[in-house]
Amino acid sequence: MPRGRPGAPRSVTIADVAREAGVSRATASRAVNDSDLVTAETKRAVHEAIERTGFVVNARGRALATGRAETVGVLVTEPLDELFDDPTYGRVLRGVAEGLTGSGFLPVIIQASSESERALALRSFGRRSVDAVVHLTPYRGSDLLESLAGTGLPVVLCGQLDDSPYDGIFSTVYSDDVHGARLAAERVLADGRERVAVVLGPADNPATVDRRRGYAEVLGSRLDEARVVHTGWDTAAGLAATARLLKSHPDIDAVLAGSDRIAVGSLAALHAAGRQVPEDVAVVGFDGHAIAATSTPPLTTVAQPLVEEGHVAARLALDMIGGAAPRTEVLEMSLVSRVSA
Amino acid sequence: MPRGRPGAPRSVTIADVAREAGVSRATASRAVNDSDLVTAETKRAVHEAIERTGFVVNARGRALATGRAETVGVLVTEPLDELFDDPTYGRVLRGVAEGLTGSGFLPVIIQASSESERALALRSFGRRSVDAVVHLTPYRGSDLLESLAGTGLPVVLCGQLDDSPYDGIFSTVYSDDVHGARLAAERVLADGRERVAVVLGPADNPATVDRRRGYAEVLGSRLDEARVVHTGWDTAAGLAATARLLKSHPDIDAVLAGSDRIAVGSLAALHAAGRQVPEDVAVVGFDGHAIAATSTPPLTTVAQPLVEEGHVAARLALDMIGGAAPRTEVLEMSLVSRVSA
DNA sequence: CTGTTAGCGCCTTCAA
DNA sequence: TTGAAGGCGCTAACAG
Repeated sequence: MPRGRPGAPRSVTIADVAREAGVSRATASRAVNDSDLVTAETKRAVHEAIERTGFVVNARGRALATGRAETVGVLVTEPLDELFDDPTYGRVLRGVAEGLTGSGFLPVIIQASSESERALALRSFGRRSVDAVVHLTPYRGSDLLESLAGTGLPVVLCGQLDDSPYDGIFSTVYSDDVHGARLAAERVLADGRERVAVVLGPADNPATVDRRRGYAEVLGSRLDEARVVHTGWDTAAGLAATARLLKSHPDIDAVLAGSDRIAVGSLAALHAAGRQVPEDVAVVGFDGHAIAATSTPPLTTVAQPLVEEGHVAARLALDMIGGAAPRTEVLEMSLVSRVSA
Repeated sequence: MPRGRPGAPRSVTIADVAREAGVSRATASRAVNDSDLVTAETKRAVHEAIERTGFVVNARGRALATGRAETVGVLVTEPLDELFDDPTYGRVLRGVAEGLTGSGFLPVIIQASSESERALALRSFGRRSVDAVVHLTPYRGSDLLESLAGTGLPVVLCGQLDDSPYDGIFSTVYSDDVHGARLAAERVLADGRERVAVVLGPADNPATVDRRRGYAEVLGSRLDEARVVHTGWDTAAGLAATARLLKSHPDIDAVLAGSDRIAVGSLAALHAAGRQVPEDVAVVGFDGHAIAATSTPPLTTVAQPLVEEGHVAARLALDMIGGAAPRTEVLEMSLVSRVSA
C-alpha cells in the first residue's frame, strides 16, 4: 500500500471534498469539472467544501483516468544558448503558447540538444507524459524523427523537410519559401534592377534551396549564376560575402539576401564600398525580424508569419489529439516594404 | 468504465507483459524496475516479453502509484525571445539539465511571461504535474513567489532576492555579486588607477545594488559618486552612458561596468573618444559571457559560474524532493584576466 | 440529477 | 523469490 513519500502529508483528495460536502465522489468530481449534470446548489456546496479543504485536483490521477496529460511537449533540438541571436524560435514558441491558451493544454518546452537529452525526451514521450509533440526544429538525417514516429504520439513539425517522407504520419506547418522569394525578386524587377546578386544561407538548407528556386523562377535568365553565393546565416557572413561579390561584380544593382542578418551585413558592405542604398543598389532581406526595421536604411524584407506558424502548430496538435488525421499547412509570406528596395 | 479515448488502440500494459512472460504483474513490475528481488532468469524472461510486446511504462500510471512525476519544472518568467538575447539563462538552463541527468528527472521548461501564463503554470504546479520547481528568474513584488510557496512544492530560486523572506521555504542559489565586484575593484586599484568610473545596470536591480556595494567597499573614498551612473544592461546603453561620462569627467582612468554588454559599449565609446584601452583607461566587465572574449580588446571580466549555478539548482531540487530542508548556496565569482585591465 | 461501481496502469505490502 | 491483493486520485458507465 503505497503511501506517497514518507513525511509528505497526505494531500486533500476529492474524497475529502465529497465527504465535506456530503455528496458522492462522483458528484464532487462532476462539480469540479463544471458538468451540467449537477444542480447549481450542489455545485455551490461542493465549491464551498473545496474552499474549506483547500482541494486542488491532482494531475496524475486525472491523467490516468482520462488518458490525457493535458500537456503538449515542445521539442527544441537547437541548444538554447546558441540560439540566442536568432529570434525565430522564440516567436514560434510564443505562437504555440498563444494557440494553446484556452485549450486546457500546457506547453512544456523540452530541450534536446545533446544525444542523451534526445534519448531522455524520447523516453519521456514514449511513456506518454505529453499528449502531443510540437517539433520546433526538425531536421532530417537523424533518427529522431523515426523515433518520434515510433512513439505513436501526435507530432507536428514546424518547418519544411526536403521531401515529405512523413506525410500521413506527422502534421507539418511551414511558410512558403518559394513564394516569399518570388515576392522579393518581383520587387527588384519591378524596380527596374538588371544585375541582381543573391547572397544565400548554407546550400544544404532546405529553406535556402526553396528561396533560390523562387528567385530563379522570377528572374529567369536575368539570374547570373556567377552572382549567386552561399554563406552563413549571420551578419558577419553576409558582410564578407557581399564584399567579395562587390569585388568580382562591381556593377550589381540589387542584393537578394537569404536572411535579414545577411542583409544587414550586405548593407554594411555596400556602405563601406560607397554604394547608396537604395539609389545604387536595392537590398531585400528575408525573415522579417526586428533588426530589419532598425537597420540603416530600414530593410525591405520578406516576412515569415512566425507567430502564426506557432498558432497553426498548436491547432494541428490539438486537432490530432482530438483524433484528426495529420495534415500539412503552408503559410504565405509577405513583403514588408521599407526603404532599402 | 473509461476506455481511454475512442479510436486510440489500447496500449501494451504491464499485465500484457506479465501474461506473455508467464509471471505475475508484480514480478513483471519488479523486473521492469530492475529490483534485485528477481532472479536473473526471470528478469530475462520478462525483458524478452517486453521486447516482443513493445511495452513502454506509462508515466501516468507510475506517477500515480509512486507519487512522483519524475519531472522538474523550470520556470522562466522572462519572455523567451529575450532569453535568446541574454545568454545568462541559457547557461543556467544547461547547468540544470546537466545536473539532472542520471537522476531520472526530466527538466521541463515552462514559459510564464504573461499574467495568464503564470496562472496556468501555477495551476499546473498545484496539481502536482512536476515534483519540484526551479525558478530561473525570480523577482519580488509579484505574488508569484507567494503562490509558489502556496503549492507546497519544493522550489529553488536562482538568483538573490533583496532580503531573504523565503528562508526556510525555498532553496536559493546565487553568485556573490558583492565579492565579484570587489575582485573587479581590487584589480583596477592594484593597477594604480585613481579616477574610477562605474557604469551600472538599472538601479533597482538587486545585482546592481550588490555590485555597487562591492565596488564601494574596496574603493572607499576614491569612489566619487559623480562618476557612478546607472543605465540599461545592453551595449547601446553602455556606449551612451560612457560617452556622457567622458564628457563630464574626461579624466577617468578606469571603467567598472555592470555587465559585459555595457562594457563592450564602454569600449566603443572610449575608442570613439580616442582613448586607448588599457593604456589610458582600464575596463572591467561583469558576467563572463562569450562576447567578453571576442571584444576588442578582449575584456577582463568578473565571471559568474552560471552553469555551476544550474548544477547546484538541480541538486537543491533533488535534495528537497528527497525530503531535505531548503537551504541557500552562494557561489564565488572569479576574475578572468584578459587585455582590457 | 445523484450514487454505486469499476477501473485507468502501476507499484508495493503482505503472506507464502 | 514470487504471487495475490489493494490502493494511488480521479473519472465515466450504469442504474436509479
